[in-house]
Amino acid sequence: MHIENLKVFVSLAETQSFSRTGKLHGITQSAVSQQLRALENHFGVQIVDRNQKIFRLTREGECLRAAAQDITRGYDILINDLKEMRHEIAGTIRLSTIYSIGLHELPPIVKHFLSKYRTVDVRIAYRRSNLVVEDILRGEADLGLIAYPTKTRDLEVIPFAEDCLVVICNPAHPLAKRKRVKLAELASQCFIGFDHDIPTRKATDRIFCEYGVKLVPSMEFDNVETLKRAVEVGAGVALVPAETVRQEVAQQTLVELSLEDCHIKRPLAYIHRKTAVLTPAMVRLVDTSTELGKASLT
Amino acid sequence: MHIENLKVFVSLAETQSFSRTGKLHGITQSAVSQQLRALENHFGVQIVDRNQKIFRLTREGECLRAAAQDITRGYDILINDLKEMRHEIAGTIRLSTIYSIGLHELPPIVKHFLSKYRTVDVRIAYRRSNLVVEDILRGEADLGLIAYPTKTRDLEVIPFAEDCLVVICNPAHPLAKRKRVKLAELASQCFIGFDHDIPTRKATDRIFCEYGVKLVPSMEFDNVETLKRAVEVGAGVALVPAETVRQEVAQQTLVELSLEDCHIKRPLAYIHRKTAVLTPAMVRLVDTSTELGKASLT
DNA sequence: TAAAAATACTCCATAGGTATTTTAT
DNA sequence: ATAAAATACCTATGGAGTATTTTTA
Repeated sequence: MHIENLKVFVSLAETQSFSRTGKLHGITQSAVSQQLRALENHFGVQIVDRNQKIFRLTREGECLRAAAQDITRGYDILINDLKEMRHEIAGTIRLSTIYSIGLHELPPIVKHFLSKYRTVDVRIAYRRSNLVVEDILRGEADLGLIAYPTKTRDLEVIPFAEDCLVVICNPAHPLAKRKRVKLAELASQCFIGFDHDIPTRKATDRIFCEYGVKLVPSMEFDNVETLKRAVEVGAGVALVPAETVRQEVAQQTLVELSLEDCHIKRPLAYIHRKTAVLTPAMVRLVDTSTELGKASLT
Repeated sequence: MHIENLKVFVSLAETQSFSRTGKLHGITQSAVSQQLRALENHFGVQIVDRNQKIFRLTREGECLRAAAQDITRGYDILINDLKEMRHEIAGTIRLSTIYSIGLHELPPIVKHFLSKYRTVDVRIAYRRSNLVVEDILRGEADLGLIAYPTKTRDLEVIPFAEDCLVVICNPAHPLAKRKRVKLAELASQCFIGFDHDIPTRKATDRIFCEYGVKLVPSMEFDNVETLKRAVEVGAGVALVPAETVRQEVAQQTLVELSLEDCHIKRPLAYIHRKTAVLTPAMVRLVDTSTELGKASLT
């Protein structure tokens, strides 16, 4: 019995799709089908219930899945332990991140990380928050980076930094002369925000509600880059993570104001599948991020 | 990675011998050597320390061994669980037993067991107690049957019955008229016993010592069958498990007397390696034995 | 009817055997 | 000198791909 076969079977049980499983393991759908058949007559039991229209494991299949999960997990841990023993921090890390972290917090982290561990290949995909989570759950990325993480049954969350939300406006804007502004004052401004399904939007909405401020964006964007452009051309004011406008503020294309009456924190975190075993390289990347994150907080 | 490879490696680490390992797994020494080499360059680490004259695992090898043991154990359990689910009580049981149990207690148990589970192949080896233990430790037998079992680090003990030691003599012997006899009375008789290294001998010596009876056998045998023959030809009296002389007593070729002042019990037990996973068939055999053992005690 | 899974068939990689050499006791 | 392990070499098996058919939604 090949341990790889068990891994493939675990994926199959998870994805419930032969072709998806094949892709995940770099083999064809045919191979997956043949492997399942091989498993079935190796153990002499029906594993997948083919009477039902839907994909469904038999009782034996479920038993096999549980054992296979333990075995493959043990094997992954073994491989990583041996890598660790060889002091080998190497391999590929598939990282999926939301735009804002990926474009602002992440670059210095990755730069520092790669200067230390030159043998690691970091591949970064930039996507919306929900897609990051999906990448992780589907096993298409090893680590995800999102804001306002929520723990779920099979998602592990590792917070690593926080940034502040600040108000930004065009240098020509009436508020631009000020340094601080009260939350309520924003109500009288033309406000630009994130789309409803962006976690930062949900978080700010909650804050507005708490402070009794009625604030509905007149424009909505799904990422901070386009949102900033809108503010730059004078379309209104916005509430964004300070880190994301550092450059523009320095170049004076945007003006940053802090909130007088409340400090809105935006927690950032790595996420990964609970069942996943992090390679030594991944552990180091997370460690590096946490260290840099703490340093920036001081 | 083949799970079989890991099993072979675990054996190799245990036996520290390529050829022995090969035999245990039905492959050649060459194959074992090739497998080890394959493991080494698959994981990219040295596993066996070849600098030393003696066989010795490296640190990485030890790590691998531990993980491999977990994995193969999980796999064995899985296989048995699936067998259990198929209600399949089958396979081969390699049983190693001491002469007395094998020739007396065991036959009715095996008969009953086989009538219930016709698909099981029970292979019985009859040997001296220490060799039974060796068979088990070496993995050359699945279950062992011995008297006066002692727990050790890697030996699991499952008591399943007890029998009484009784005095036997030739029908023409002076004691033959009696029904009971005191332990001390034996001192004046010509006593026939087991070899020093037979557990039953050790146990009886201890009892004699406790009762302050000085009793040194004038003849010694390493198994009960030959010992009985000696008693039959009138060479003296002996202390043997009741079960082993049932037939001779019924045929009146031997006379059985019980001890008046003490009841010497002889505990019988199955033994198996702690690390071994018992197949459903083995579990049933042990269960059958325990049930019959209890029934005979009443 | 379109997508997913199963099957047929072929090829190639590799695991293991035999025979032999090397090593260690 | 002998036994154990490593190596060389060869063969057979089985795993995976391509192409195709069958199934299901």
